[in-house]
Amino acid sequence: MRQKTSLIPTLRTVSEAEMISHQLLLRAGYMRQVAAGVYSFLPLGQRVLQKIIDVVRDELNRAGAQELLMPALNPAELWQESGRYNTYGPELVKLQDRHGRDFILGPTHEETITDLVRGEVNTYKKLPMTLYQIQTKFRDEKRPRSGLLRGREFLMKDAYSFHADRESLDQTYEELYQAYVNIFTRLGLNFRAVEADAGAIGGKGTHEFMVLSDAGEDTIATCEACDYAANIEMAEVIYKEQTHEQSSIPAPEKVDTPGKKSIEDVSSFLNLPSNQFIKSLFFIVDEEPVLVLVRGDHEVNEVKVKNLLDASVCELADEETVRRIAGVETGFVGPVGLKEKVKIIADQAVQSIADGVMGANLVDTHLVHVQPKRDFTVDQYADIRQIQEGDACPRCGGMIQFERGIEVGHVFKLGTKYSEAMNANFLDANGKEQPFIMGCYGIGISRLVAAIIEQHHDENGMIWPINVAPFAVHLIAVNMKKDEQATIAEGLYEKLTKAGIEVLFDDRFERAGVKFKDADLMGIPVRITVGAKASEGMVEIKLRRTGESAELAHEDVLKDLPNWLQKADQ
RNA sequence: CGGGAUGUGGCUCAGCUUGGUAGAGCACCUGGUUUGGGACCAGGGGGUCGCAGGUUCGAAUCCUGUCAUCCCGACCA
Repeated sequence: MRQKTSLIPTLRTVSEAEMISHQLLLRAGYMRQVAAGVYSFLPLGQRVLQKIIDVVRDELNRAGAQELLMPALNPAELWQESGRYNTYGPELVKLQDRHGRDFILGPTHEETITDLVRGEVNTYKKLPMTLYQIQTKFRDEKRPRSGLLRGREFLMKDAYSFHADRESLDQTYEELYQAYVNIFTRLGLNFRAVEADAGAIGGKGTHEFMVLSDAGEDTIATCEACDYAANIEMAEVIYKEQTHEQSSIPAPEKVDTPGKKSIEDVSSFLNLPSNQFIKSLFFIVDEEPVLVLVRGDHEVNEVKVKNLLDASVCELADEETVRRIAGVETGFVGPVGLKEKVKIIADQAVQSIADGVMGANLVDTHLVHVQPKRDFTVDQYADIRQIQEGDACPRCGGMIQFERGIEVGHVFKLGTKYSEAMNANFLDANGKEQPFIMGCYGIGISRLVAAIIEQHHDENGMIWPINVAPFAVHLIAVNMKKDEQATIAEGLYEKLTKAGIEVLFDDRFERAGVKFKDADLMGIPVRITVGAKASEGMVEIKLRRTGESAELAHEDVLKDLPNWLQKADQ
C-alpha cells in the first residue's frame, strides 16, 4: 500500500485518552472515535482486525467449529422467550421498527442460535455441533471508557456448541479451551486462563482468558507456588478452624462509640484490632434483606453471596432500608437485637472470633465481648469474603498474589439454561426428547487490538507481533525527490509485493524525521530504509522491536528478508 | 445512576473574570530554500464560538434550559 494516497492520519498530540492503547490507536491513525464507545477502524486498524480474525478463524475451524453469521438486529420475542428481555438490564439496546415492533441489537446471541438450532436440528445424530460467528455486538455501557476496551459497539467472536450429553460438552469445552490457548499464543499475548463467575449468561464451569496488564479492569488471584489462577470474584478462601478458650469471655457489654462508624474508627477508638470486629452489612438479595457478616479486616464478596443464595440480584442496601430494618444508621448495625427478623449469613472466619466487637443496633453504641454461636446465631456460615493477597492458595496452600488483567476470552458451560427456556429439544437414541446441552465461547476481537498494544509498545509507539501487524514491512524512501532513492524504493516495493509480502511504502514527500516518527508510531515490525546510501545501491533493514539493523545491497533484500521476519518478534 | 469537568477552524488550546464585529501553535493550499529523527521563509484558505431560549443598543463572554464528550465512583459477558 502506498502511504501517499492512504488514510493514515497520524497525530502529534492527543488528549482524551488515558490508556496507552487508546492513545496510540488514535495517534498512529488506526482509528477515530465516532461517539462515546463507538469507533471507526481506519485502514491500518481494519488490517489488524482482519489479522486477528484470520487467526481466530483458523483455530476454530481446526477445532471443528462452523462459521455462520446471524443478524445484529433481533426480534424482542426471542429475548422475551428466554426471559432476558427484562433481566438483561439497560445495557440491552432496544428499539422499534416503523410498525412499532420491538427489536434489540444483540449483545450476545444465545437466543438467536438456540432458535435456529431448535428449528433445524432434531436428532442426536447431528450432535455435537459447534457454530460461531464474528460480528458486531452492542452493549449500551453505563460508562464507555478506555478506548476499545469498553466500547458500546464492538467486534466479537461468539461460538455456541450443542450436545446430547455432558461428556460431549466437556470434550468440546476442552477442545475450545485449547483452541483459545493456541489463538492467544499466536497473537503474541502473555495471558492466563482463570476460573471465573458465570455472570448473567448463567451456567456452571467457566474460564476467562486474561491478558496480563496493569491497565486491566479485572483483578485476578494467582498462586506464587502453583498455576492456580482465578478471578478475584471466584477465588476460594480456605478456612482454617481456630479453637480458643470458651469460658473466659465475659458477657456482651455495650460501649459508647459516639460518631465512630467505620471499623477503622471504632478499632482505634477502642484500641482493639480490626480482625476482632464483626462487620455487618445489609444486602438486598432478590428483594429480600439479608444481613451479611464478615471479619472486620475482610471484604464481602457479593458474587459469592449471590451464588450462595442462588440469587440473581445482590446489592448493598441503601441507608434508608438499613434504618428501617435495623432501626439505626449504618455503622452501628449488628446481628443482635434487630427490629425485624432477617436472614443472616456469615463468612466462615467469623466463627473463629472469640471476643468480638460489633454494632449494637443502637445509636453510637457497639457491643464488645461478643461470641458467635453463644450470643447470636446465623443461618449459614460459608465462604463469602474476598480473597486477599497473602491468603493461602486453595489448591496448594501457597501465597496468593494479585495481578491485573484484560478479559479477552470467556468459555462457559451453559447446560440447558437456554434450551429449556426456549424449548429446544432433540431426539436421543431412544427416541426420547431431550433439551440440548450447550456451551458458549466468546472472544473480544476489537478488545484484543487494544490488549495486544498494551503488551506490545514502547515510548515511541506500537510494536506489532508479526502475526497481527497490519503490514510485515515498512518501506521508507527517505527522500522521494532523489531519483536513485525513488527508483530503488519503487523497485523494492514492486518486487516485495510480487513476492506476496505485505508492504507499506512511505512514498510521501516528507522529511526523514516525520517518516521515522510515524513509522515508530505505527509499529510495523520490519523497516527497510532507502536513504543516502542508495547511490551505492545499499539500503538499511531494521527491526522495530529490538532496533537491530544492518545495511545490505538492495538486490539482497528479498533473499535476506525471511531471516528478519523470523527475528522480528524476539 | 451519583459526583466533577469541558464544549471556540481538522487537532491542541487562549480569549470569558470586567459584553464592543474571533486569536495562537500544529495541520492544509501556493511559491521558494531544506532533506537520515516531527525544518525554515513568504503568501493564503478555513470557525453559525455545541444547540435553543433569555438579558442587552450589542453576547464566545452574563442568565436559563438542553445536548454531547471526558474523568472519578457504583455497575458490568
